[in-house]
Amino acid sequence: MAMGTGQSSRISAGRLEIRPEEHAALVDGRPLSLTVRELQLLVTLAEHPQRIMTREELFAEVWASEPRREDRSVDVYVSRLRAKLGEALPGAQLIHTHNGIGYRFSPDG
Amino acid sequence: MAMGTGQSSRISAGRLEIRPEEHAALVDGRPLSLTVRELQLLVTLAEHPQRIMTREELFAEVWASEPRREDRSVDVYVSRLRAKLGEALPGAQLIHTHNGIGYRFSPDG
DNA sequence: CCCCTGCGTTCACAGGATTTTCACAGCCCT
DNA sequence: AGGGCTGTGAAAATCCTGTGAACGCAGGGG
Repeated sequence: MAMGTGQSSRISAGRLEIRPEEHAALVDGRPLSLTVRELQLLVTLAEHPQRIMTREELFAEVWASEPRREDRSVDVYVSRLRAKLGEALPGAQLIHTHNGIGYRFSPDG
Repeated sequence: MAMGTGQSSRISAGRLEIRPEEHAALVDGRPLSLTVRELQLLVTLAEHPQRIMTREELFAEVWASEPRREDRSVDVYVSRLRAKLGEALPGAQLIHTHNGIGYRFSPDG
């Protein structure tokens, strides 16, 4: 995989499909209306399924800089993302919290 | 990869794999949801397979200090760890008690 | 044989730490 | 000016940690 920024062309996770190059995330073929940040965060998480990613890693990928010591941005965007994903996929638990560390994307439960 | 003090990069024990650097312990590739303490304890035990480790040794590694005379923390966390491991690997007996001494991690039975 | 003791295991809980969510002000773009 | 996006602070909710206490088990002594 010789991608510059690490963008896979497509990522599937059950009924969810992500197309980074098209700036789109679809559920059953219907696009979610995610903001740029939300999508970037989802892409970053989904590019590393089952991997626990720290806030620093996520911030580095999505914001392309280092977070302040007490930055809650990642948490806030995870929350917004969950809200929109939960609306389109009720009951699904795609993003898991790992206390004291960060977050993890898991295609299944 | 600048490696820390005594952290092996990966430890395998049958279906269990531990990746200290990623703050993760996996069973069949799926991460267990361990707390920081639980993971530290598991790492410490698993770094010395087949070796009986005293409470003092474990406490020193995980808590980075000395236990009070009647500290039950190690026992409690071993118990919690066993519960979570037993859930993911029913029937497995990874952590053995050595009466009057401490605990031992054994990859096989 | 029964009781007592020592040890390990687990439960319950309070305090602290962390995460989640809400509300809002500034920005950018149209 | 209007509408949505962003990031920040702070309250609310949740989880983690360590502790004391109860419970079970095994061995020794009466």
